[in-house]
Amino acid sequence: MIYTHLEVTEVAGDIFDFCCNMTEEQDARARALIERAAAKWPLRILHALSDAGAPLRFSRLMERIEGISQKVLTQTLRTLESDGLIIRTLYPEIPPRVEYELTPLGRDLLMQVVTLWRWIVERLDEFDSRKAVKLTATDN
Amino acid sequence: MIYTHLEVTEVAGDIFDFCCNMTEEQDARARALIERAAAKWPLRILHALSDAGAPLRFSRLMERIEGISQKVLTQTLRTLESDGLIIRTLYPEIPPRVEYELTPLGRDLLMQVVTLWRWIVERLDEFDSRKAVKLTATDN
DNA sequence: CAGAATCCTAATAGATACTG
DNA sequence: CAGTATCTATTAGGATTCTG
Repeated sequence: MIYTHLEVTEVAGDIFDFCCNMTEEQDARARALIERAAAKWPLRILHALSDAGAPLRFSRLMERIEGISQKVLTQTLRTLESDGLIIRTLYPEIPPRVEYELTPLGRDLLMQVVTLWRWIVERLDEFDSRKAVKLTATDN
Repeated sequence: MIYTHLEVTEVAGDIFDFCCNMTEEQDARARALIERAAAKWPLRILHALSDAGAPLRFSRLMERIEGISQKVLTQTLRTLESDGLIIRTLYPEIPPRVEYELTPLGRDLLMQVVTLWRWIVERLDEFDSRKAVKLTATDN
């Protein structure tokens, strides 16, 4: 739909040649996955799980992820589980214990995202300099 | 805050060694940037601009990005501009003409995201297989 | 043409109370 | 402990109208 040149040539297909090798559906599903995983809370949860280096209980996650509500944490964990990025293990004890951990896929995905993350951090001043220019120009 | 081991060692600092070399603020700003750029509409807009291979007018963007409203397109373009990812050029003609194009930084960032995108597409079946397993297990 | 302004609805987040 | 249920508040988003 947004690809008006399905019979793409070199003219505009520079960094997006890969689009030609995927269906619209694959494209949309991958984008949806990025959208969900690269959002605020999912990113922090995946990060916290990787950071811990071990399975974490629900309450430990709540402590580590400052500002998240119990409801949103639950929701986000369910989504991450459904996307195959984390595993939820229930130990039917009393009181119950639930542990969350990254799946290999989740860990791999996070590594990819971290690469991007690092790339951005290394260029934060470039993003900033533009804002500074904009501000001074606006203030005139 | 979520890094309980600022004096990290090898134990948990595997893929996140880079965290030790950045401040909390850098970390948060980079995450916010990912969050904004990797969302639904920004991703599609950046993609459309790259795909076109040339500056696009407001109305051309509206056409190419199916489903977006004029208000949200305006908003998102403003955010992308403010983040230094696109440039807005107003030609004071009648009727007015406005063109949007990627900045070098925007193009570079998109390339990084596309790398991630492609990585996910190549593994879509892994994400899917987990869902399939989950569904069958739930149906019992 | 490229939006700004307005109004309105729908989706999300937060707070609180309750439960196996 | 790890949620669910419920209600409210905030926000994001869509539709429409208007303008330089």
